[in-house]
Amino acid sequence: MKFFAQRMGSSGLSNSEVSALMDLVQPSRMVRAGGLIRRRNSHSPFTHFISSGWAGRCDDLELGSRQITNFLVPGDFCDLHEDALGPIDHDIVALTSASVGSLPAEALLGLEAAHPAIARAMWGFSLNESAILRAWITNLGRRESDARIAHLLCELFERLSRSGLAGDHSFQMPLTQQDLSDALGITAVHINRMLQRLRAMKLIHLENRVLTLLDVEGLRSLAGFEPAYLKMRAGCPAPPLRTSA
Amino acid sequence: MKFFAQRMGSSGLSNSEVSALMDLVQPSRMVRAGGLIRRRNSHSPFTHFISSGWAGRCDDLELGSRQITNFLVPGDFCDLHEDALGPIDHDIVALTSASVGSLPAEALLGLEAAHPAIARAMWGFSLNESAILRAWITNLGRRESDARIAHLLCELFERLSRSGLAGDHSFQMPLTQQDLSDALGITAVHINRMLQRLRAMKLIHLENRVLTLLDVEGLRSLAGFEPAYLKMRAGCPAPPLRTSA
DNA sequence: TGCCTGACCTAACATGGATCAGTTCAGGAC
DNA sequence: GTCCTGAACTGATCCATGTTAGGTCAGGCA
Repeated sequence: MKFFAQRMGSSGLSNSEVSALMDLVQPSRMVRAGGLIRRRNSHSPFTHFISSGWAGRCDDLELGSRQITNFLVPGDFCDLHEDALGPIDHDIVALTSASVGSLPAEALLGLEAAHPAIARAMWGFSLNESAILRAWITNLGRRESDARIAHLLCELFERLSRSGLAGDHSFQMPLTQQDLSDALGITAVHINRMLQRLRAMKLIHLENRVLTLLDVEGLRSLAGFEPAYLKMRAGCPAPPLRTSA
Repeated sequence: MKFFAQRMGSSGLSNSEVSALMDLVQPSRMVRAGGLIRRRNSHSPFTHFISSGWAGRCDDLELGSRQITNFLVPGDFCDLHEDALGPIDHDIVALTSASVGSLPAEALLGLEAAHPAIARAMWGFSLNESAILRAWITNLGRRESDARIAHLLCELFERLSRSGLAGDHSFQMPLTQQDLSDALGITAVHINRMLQRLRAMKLIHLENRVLTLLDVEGLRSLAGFEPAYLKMRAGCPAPPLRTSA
C-alpha cells in the first residue's frame, strides 16, 4: 500500500486528505499470477487498487484470444467508481503475483462530497487513465510494429518512474512476449522479431525480466513518444472565470 | 440542447436534478465543419457538450496524419472536468457543422458536491466513454478491416439510437471515408473496398450520407459486436455492503 | 537421470492491407 | 456553359505482418 499512498500524495492532496483516504483502506489480498482480480459482470462494494505486482484489463474474444486494454502497476486504481454504476464490464487479471488493496466505494464517494480536493483528485486519476487509453488507440491505429512496441516501453518506463519503480533507465519488466502481443495487436512471433530489431538498433537491453533503455532519445524518436499525456493532472487552482464560452 | 437534456434525463437523474443542470447551460456556439471546438493545451472554465452535429477527438501525428480517438454525437460531453485538472491534451474537431453548448465547470463541480446523484451521473458518463475507448482498442487490436468497420457502424447505430437520432435500422452518417480511415487505422482506399464488400454481402446500404443496416444480426456477427459496453450506467442504488473485499 | 512445461527464438511461406496512380462524378463558383 | 474541388471509386504492385511449424533452453519434479 506504500505506492498507493505515494500516488495519492502526488495528486495534489494535503496530508490530512491523504490520511482520510488511507483510513478507508482494507487489508490487501494476494492474487497469484494469472488469477482474476475482478471478473466481468461481477459486483463489488469496494474500489480496488494495485498494491504490488502487475495486472491487465482484458477483453476476451471468441477463440481464446484476448486484448489487454491497459496495464495496471502499483498505485493504479482497478475500478474507481465502476461498481457504483453497475457491474464492471471486463476482467482484471494479475500478470504477476500481485497484492490488491481496497476501500469501500460508498465511503469514498462520501469523502469526495465532503472534500472537493479529493473529488478532483479522483477525477484526475480517471482522466489520466482515459488519456492513456487514447494514446493506446493512436498507438494501435497509426504506428508500425517496432514503433508500437517502443511506445509502450516508453510509457511503462514513465509510469513506473513516477511511482519510484524504475531506476536509472531500467525497470523490472515481467510481461511475456505473449502479454505484449495481447496488448499491442501483434503476434508473439512478430513481437519477438521486433524486440530483436530494437536490440540490434541498440535501443534496449532486455534480459531476465529487466528492461534497460539504452538510448531513451532514440527510442522516443522511433516511437513518436510525447510524455505529456501521462502528466498527473494534480488538482490545480480553479482557472480564472471568463465571461464567454 | 434538446439531446443534452434527454441524455441527462437518461442517466437516472430526477427532473429537479436535470433542471439544476440545465440552469447552468450557456448559449450554444456554432462551429463550421472542420473547425476546432477545443484546441489541445488550451484552457477553458467551461465544460462543453455537443448540441447538434458530429465531432471527433483528434490526436495529430507528424506528417499531417491524425488518429480520431472517439466520435462525439449530440448529447455527448466534450471535456467533462478536463479543465479543472489542467489543459486538455487533444483537439476536438467538428466533423460536420455543429452546435456546442457549455456550462461553467466550477459550478458543475459545486452541483456535484451538493447532489450525490449528479456526481454519480457524471461518473457514469465518464466511465461510459472509457468503456467505448477500451472497445476501440480491442477493435483496432484484434479485428480485420471489414469486421472493424462493421463494429464501428454497430456502435454508432446504438449510440445514436439512445439519443433518438437513428430510425428503423438507419441513420444519418456524415463521416467521409477519410474520417473512417482516421478512426480505424485503415487507409481510405481500403475503407472503400471494405465498404463495397459489406454492401456486396447485403449487410449495409450507404448512399447520400444515409446508412441503413440491412442485416443487423449479420453485421453484429461479422463484427463480434456485444452492445453491453454501451449501456448507460445509470446511478443505481448503492450495492449492499459486504464485509470482505 | 529423464520428463514436462513455459518462454524465447527462428525460418519459410502466405496474405491483408498499404501504396501509387489514376478515373468518375456531383456540387459550387463564376 | 467551364472550371474546380472533394469525395468516391478502381487496378497493379509490394511489403509488413500473420501463419505454420518447428527448435532451444532453464526450471521443477519424480
